[in-house]
Amino acid sequence: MESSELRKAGLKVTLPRVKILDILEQSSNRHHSAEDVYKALLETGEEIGLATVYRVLTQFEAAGLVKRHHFEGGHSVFELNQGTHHDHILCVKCGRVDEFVDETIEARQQDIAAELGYEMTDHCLYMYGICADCKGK
Amino acid sequence: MESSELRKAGLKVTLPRVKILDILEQSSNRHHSAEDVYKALLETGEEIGLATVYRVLTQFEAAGLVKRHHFEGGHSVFELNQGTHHDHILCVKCGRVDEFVDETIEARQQDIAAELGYEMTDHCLYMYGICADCKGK
DNA sequence: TCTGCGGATGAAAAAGCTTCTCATTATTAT
DNA sequence: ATAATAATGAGAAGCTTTTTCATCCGCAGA
Ligand SMILES: [Mn+2]
Ligand SMILES: [Mn+2]
Ligand SMILES: [Zn+2]
Ligand SMILES: [Zn+2]
Repeated sequence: MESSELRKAGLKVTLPRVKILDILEQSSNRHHSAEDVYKALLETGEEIGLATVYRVLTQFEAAGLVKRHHFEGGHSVFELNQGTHHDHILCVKCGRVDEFVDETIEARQQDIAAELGYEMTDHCLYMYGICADCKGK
Repeated sequence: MESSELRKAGLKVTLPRVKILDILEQSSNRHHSAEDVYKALLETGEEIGLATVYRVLTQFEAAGLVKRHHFEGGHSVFELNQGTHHDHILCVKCGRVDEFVDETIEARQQDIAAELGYEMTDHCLYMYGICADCKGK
């Protein structure tokens, strides 16, 4: 139930927040731009402004409910935060996104940061390529 | 000499192109936003429009003279392409940027892409943290 | 050195994404 | 139910980047 998640995050239970969380949880795609969410709301008949979508997604990010990514192309994409870190590989032809975690890479990153004198707070690895489906054509 | 590099890249030798390449080669910073380059041009007394800066940097990228990166914060940064791939670690406090290459990570990336059925075309790893200097305060 | 063509430039407008403003409305604690 | 407070919608504005278009320049050929 979305309302308890919102309350737990210290957010008032409002219609826009419930509907947006609903879309993030129900949609078959895990990665959404603000525009994607806005259009999905329109399709369900909700008249929620784009500014509100941006505000709510930013609040969800601050509350730890979603993660924001900067895929190439300028705009942000959001996905439900399910607690575990992962990285992304994107098809440059069709836009498909796959997720992965690799402990070898994660460990090396920690070492490199330490070697360079950094205390690492975050990291993201984006790989771009042509997916199996798109290779055939 | 900049003009021969431009000719080699198939670009006409124009004042904006020479000056911009000059800034990229002479500056102590390796990573520049378009705005950075524009301001540096103004400081040397050159009246070159921002649109031209964007155009030239995009052409340099297409010609393989520079690499474009998308650090967090929305805008692109450019650096001279010295042929060898490297990744980046950025200080979230002071903006410092360090570069590194790690063969273990590079190799794992190839494996992961292959496992997921992708033919990898590009990749970028951004690490964020607090640098040695900024940790002290 | 002169000429002419195609490409390059500058200035301003426009585009695309995101944030802000402010009047109105909804939520929550009492 | 009421009051205090926060959230919303619509539109304006902000920022980075691209496009438009009239003018200008580099450069190959004469
Ligand atoms: Mn993901
Ligand atoms: Mn670099
Ligand atoms: Zn594909
Ligand atoms: Zn620092």
